[in-house]
Amino acid sequence: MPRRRITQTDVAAMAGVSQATVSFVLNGSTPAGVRISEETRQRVLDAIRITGYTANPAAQRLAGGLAQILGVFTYEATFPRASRDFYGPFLVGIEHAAERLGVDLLLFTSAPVADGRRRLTREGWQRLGVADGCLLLGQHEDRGELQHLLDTNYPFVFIGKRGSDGGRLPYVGADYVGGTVRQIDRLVALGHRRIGYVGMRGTDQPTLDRVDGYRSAMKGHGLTTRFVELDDVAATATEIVDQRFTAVVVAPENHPEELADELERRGRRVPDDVSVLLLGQPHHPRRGGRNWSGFSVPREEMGARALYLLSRLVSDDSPQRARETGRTCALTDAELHQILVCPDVDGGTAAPARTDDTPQTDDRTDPA
Amino acid sequence: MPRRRITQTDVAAMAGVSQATVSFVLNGSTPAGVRISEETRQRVLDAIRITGYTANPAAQRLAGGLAQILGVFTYEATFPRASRDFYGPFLVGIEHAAERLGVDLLLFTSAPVADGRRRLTREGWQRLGVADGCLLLGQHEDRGELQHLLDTNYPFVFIGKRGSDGGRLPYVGADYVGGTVRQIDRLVALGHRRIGYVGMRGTDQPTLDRVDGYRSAMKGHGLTTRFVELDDVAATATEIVDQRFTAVVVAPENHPEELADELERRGRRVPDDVSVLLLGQPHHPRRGGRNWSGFSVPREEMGARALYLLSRLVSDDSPQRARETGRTCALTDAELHQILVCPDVDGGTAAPARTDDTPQTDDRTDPA
DNA sequence: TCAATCTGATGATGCGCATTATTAGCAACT
DNA sequence: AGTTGCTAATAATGCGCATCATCAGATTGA
Repeated sequence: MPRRRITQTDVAAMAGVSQATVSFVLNGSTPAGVRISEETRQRVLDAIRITGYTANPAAQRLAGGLAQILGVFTYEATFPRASRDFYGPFLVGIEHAAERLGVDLLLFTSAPVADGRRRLTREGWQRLGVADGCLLLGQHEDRGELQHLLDTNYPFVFIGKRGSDGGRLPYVGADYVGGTVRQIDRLVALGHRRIGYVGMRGTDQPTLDRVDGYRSAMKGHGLTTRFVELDDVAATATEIVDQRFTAVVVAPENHPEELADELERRGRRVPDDVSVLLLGQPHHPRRGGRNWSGFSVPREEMGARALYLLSRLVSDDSPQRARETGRTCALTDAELHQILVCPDVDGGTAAPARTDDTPQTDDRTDPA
Repeated sequence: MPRRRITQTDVAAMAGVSQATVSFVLNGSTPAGVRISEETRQRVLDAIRITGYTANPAAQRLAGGLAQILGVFTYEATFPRASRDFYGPFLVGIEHAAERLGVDLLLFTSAPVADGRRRLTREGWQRLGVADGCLLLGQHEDRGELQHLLDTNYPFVFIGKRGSDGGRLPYVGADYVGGTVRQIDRLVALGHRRIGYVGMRGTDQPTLDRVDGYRSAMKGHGLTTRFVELDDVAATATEIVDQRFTAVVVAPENHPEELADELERRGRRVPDDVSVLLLGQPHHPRRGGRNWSGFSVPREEMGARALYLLSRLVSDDSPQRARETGRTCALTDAELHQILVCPDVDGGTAAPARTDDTPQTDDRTDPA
């Protein structure tokens, strides 16, 4: 094995050609009237095989090419552990996809963290350049940053639905609306009528979508929507008891585990007296915790799909592709904006409504 | 915000100096008789602040500088999930350290995976170059690869103790020996005498160290070492019962959960009849699994410490440092080879030995 | 006054690659 | 013979940065 890196020049020397020729062979050539004979091509390929040459990503990138490196930027600080549990599965999916694509992953851990959120500042932005494109993960706020992303034409994909910017932002999201709708349907099918929603605070897309789904599903069944929104888990439990809910749907960030404990402490067994469906995975899985019913967010798949999409964006944006196809972006809207199904989870926290307290006069809204 | 990347040349123009001057200011200057006046320095720094300039890592790297990127190479394929659960915590620690150091992390997911192991081939090796240094994680075999690492003088740190190569390999490991010794001590203090060891197969360092610890601790207490090494968990359980062990220590890869189940199926309660201590964390944590006693491997801390060490190695190897200090490596042996304590875990699988079957004539070895 | 020394910089070069512009060689036609 | 047209390549350039060698001007010494 050689001490020094093997460069295209080394390969060229061995094959008896120029460095440029090696580069052309590697990139499938034909940029501008350049032709390489099949014989020369083979000689170069042989030399590459013998020397074990691999391109220096830094040089490739500097020269305006692709380095086969994709970036991952997480808006949320990955610490403390809470976010870690939540973001971990995305990373798993991303890694898996990266393996299959044969690319390396660059984690932008250097970006400054302020108030527990990582900022994509001008400075941080400059560092993205090493990667061919970048995945954006987590909630974020700054509109200016977004605009900059779009302006610079740097390839990127969001993980999580982005409603804003009229479809200009590529993303891979989860169908929180549909998932929530199905949970209500299931509860109704089990005979529930007084179904409450716990935790509607928050302006993030998942929360909005869950509320959306709850509202439209309840309306579809002609039922009254009832929200419980209290700071305290104990107070929430009391409210649930007082309102005589037979079932509630809960977003995972609202401490479902503690909520169920509080309910049982008040003599309401889960699910015998109250069904509790979880709209997503628990954020703080706990040892010996409940086996929740509800739906799950396909986080691994989201991560993987996002990376595949990014990879396609990158190749489409590359000069070579642009030259060959003549168009900048060959991706359809459906490819750029993917919404993945959130599969139902059958745990042990859903049960048929107890017949003795099912129908209530005030449960049906006026059909008009 | 500017469309194009801001370069040192831009900054130089704004400050009314040359690009080289900017570079010198950024790197603390004084490479070879170069002097920058304080006034000029300030002007450059102002320009940097105003423009929000950040170095292009690719260019830095290509020019032989540091890119503030550290690599992570995992020998084991991160999939399937089993290894994921095991390696996750290391990554958490590494990420944490990266945040604090202000560096980005490059995950070498592109390296080819053969037989479930990732190979650091000549080609893969070339790609390491983008990073200033690299962390090596997991079991590996190829001596040639190791030699190459040492030859090229590329900064790297192993996670996990490396006995070979006479102290030339920097690593951050865990004190499996000491941890195991303490477990035996604890069991002896609880009155146990017939203490078995489950799972001594394997030539990896942790296994060797555990066996080492078990052997020396048992000898220290004048007790007979007894190994159980069977393919089948059920057979192992039978053997434990037959041998009338009052306690066993188990390496986590030996399915302790299933083993305990099998023991109870044979009427031996854990820990009342048999204490089971785990020499590390369970590899496949299971919902509602046992709360194990034993010791834990400080994986997060190992990851973090390893990255800090790597960071120091990198700065020490940089041309600038070499120039300033005159020596290539300023790190002591203790810094290059760290062994971290594995703290005891008090779970629910250890109990005092039942007095009715404690002393056995054949349990004490001949003191001579 | 002219060389010697010191201060404070700048110009030039190369890292390894992609890409554009250019050219050498040869056959075909006028 | 001279021009055109084509193939198969090469030379040259620049990406953004670190670094080495060089240099202009000011100060000092004799």
